[in-house]
Amino acid sequence: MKVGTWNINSVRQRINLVTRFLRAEQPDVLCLQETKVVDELFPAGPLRRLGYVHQAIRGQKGYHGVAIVSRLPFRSVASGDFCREGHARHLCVVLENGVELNNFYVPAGGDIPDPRVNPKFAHKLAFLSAMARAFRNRPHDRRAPVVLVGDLNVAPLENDVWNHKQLLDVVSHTPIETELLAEVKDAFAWSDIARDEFVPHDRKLYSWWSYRAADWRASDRGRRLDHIWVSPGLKGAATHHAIHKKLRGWKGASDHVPVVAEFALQPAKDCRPPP
DNA sequence: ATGGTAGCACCGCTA
Repeated sequence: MKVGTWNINSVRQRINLVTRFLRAEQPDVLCLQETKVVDELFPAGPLRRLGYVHQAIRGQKGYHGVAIVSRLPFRSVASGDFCREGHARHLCVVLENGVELNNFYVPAGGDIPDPRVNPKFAHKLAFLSAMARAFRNRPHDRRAPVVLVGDLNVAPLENDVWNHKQLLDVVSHTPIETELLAEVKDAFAWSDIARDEFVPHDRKLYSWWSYRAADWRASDRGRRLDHIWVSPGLKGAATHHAIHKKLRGWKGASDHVPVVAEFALQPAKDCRPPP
């Protein structure tokens, strides 16, 4: 099973990039964030024609919005109550193969990293706390195959940003955020497959490069904001992981690039007994 | 120290 996650920064503006990516990469499932479109105007057709006929969408006007498009049928679709502002920032599907897939768009948090003066930062911290609480309180079958992906808007490790010291007081890499994200991770014993399974911690790794750089490639001031986590039941199941940096160079690119993982699943474990 | 870009909505907000 191959899963992708991509903050697309308007799915209507970039539908041709999405289809180009799907044609080339052929994931079974793609999770999108920042779709920026109400459900009635979601570009379902071009995705359906590529075989992504199963679509869970949760959009809102102008901002935020998440979607999961899939070649595998869904057993169920739900969205959690993590966002006190009522934004469209989470979707959860259970796939036909029994894998539960959570797609998150964590609030960016504004510019000032102080919850007392910046309500957007306070909201981001509240959202992450709600994630930690939800997964901590969830009864867990440790063998259950659960995946969490999305734009978590936090670059947790030193080499997830271009300059650790310089970014310690920049929203996305402050200690209060990285510690909270670590709590979310501990709450379900998640494995961050990029760092825990594929790429050594001393290597720089980014999934986002600002639009505001004159030359994003030359300055290379990136951050790793987009993540794929797996529950203990899927630890070691990933056979491939990639961050598609090349797509940042496509004409009209999103500021985020897709992150992809491939899993070898044990069919027996994931099969639902016949009704 | 500052300002740089992008999308959507609508003349500012969010990222």
